[in-house]
Amino acid sequence: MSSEGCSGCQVRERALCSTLSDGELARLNAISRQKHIERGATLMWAGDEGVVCGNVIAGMLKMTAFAADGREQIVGLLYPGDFVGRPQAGELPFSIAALTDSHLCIFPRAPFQAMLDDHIAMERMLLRRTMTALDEARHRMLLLGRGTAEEKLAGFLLEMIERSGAVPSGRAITAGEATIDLPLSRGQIADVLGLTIETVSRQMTHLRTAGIIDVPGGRLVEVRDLAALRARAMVD
Amino acid sequence: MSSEGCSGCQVRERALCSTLSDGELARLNAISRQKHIERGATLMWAGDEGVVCGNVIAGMLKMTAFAADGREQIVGLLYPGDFVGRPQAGELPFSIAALTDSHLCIFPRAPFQAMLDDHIAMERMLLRRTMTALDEARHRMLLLGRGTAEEKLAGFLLEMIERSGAVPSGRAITAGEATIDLPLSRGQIADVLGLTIETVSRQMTHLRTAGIIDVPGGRLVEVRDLAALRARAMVD
DNA sequence: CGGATGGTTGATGTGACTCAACGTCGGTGG
DNA sequence: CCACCGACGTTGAGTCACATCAACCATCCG
Repeated sequence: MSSEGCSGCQVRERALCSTLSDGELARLNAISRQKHIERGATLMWAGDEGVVCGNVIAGMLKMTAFAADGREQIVGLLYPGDFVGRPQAGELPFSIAALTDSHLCIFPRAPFQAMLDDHIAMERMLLRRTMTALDEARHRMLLLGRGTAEEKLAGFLLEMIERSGAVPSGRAITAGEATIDLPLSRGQIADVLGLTIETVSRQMTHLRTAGIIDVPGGRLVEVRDLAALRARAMVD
Repeated sequence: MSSEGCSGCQVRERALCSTLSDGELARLNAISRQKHIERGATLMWAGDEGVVCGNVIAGMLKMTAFAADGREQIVGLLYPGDFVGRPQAGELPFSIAALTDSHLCIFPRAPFQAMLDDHIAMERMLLRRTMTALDEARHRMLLLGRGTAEEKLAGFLLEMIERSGAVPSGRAITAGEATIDLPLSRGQIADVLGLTIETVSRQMTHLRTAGIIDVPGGRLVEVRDLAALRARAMVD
């Protein structure tokens, strides 16, 4: 696996490692390990000591917070190129599980931490990304705290569209060009949005009967009127 | 103001600057400016170019996200020692306003950014703090998305108690030792918790009639049963 | 075929919102 | 000094959006 080296890595240009030269990359490669994780499997449990961190190479994962009684809230989604875990010591605040079969490049925390210390550019990139993630989390707080069910779902679908790359951000489309295959079940969407399965389902049919989307199969969603979808999302 | 130097600064030990030696501090001091901001006044508006950043020395501030129709959500609270702003370029995602008369030590972004580059320890502290803030934001997503009104208010009061230092975190108290003076109006509490003014008020009297808190005056809250308050908050 | 999983839909319940009235406090001006 | 005002908080009645409970359907797979 890791004997293949990093040069052919799918996220070579996007992940934190993009700040490293080929030579430096060799050092990181020496401590890295490829990890495959099946859809539905959990990579880390909240409360565990987080002994590894790494990069998402392929697939999609969720970060989940739990209440004592089992209620759960998905607090973040991870895409290829994203960094996972905390370089510093301490127990993990959230569980991380795979939504689709995923592929990661992981490092033991201590040597990676040392690596970060020696490579300021990489640390700086991590800082910048963490700040971006913080802004996104706060933006989602507005949606969770003040949004209606329709706004939540519309906003979620828009995020999925942009992340899937089906529609260049900001572009307008006319007919149903954009089709996305959601990697989340209705229940998981509900956990992202702070809703119930039934409400997500109802809002989905609501958007469908309004002609804004089409739902050819369970997790397939075809956007027929992007502008209308944007109008129903929360803007700020 | 800044001629007094940093040695007597109230947050000398807590703010980012604690990573700097007295000598290095002089350089920072040279570009810093003290700023007083009155309760209710806005320091930065969402959408503005964020040309400064700084440290909170005294007082308390809020970060607010707005929807197009005026709905608002407070996405973060700032306490003495906290860092404000983005060192990098870009427009501000959220507005920042003072909840109490506040005192800040601000720097133009560019020279501060340069300072950060030269002082890895400071940048590292900023990274660590940003990660902590991200964890807190995500934790609050659980509360916003899945919490009941009572859980939200109980959690908020507990945060206020801990931040006010009235009760050492984790300690148990018996009688009404802890009294806090909330710097937020009911409406602002509602904006933190994603509720309405009326619901906050009702939950407040609900906790009062249950004997858990006492509300001697508008913003004064006396905790009479901390354990019961914790039991009504969301735990994970 | 039968069971499991995931999704939709309907009937009903309820927690929080909305609308509205009223109380309290602190300031301001006659 | 009191009348008035505005900001803030409380409380009540009614409503509504979303949750809950429950039935049903489609797909997949052993």
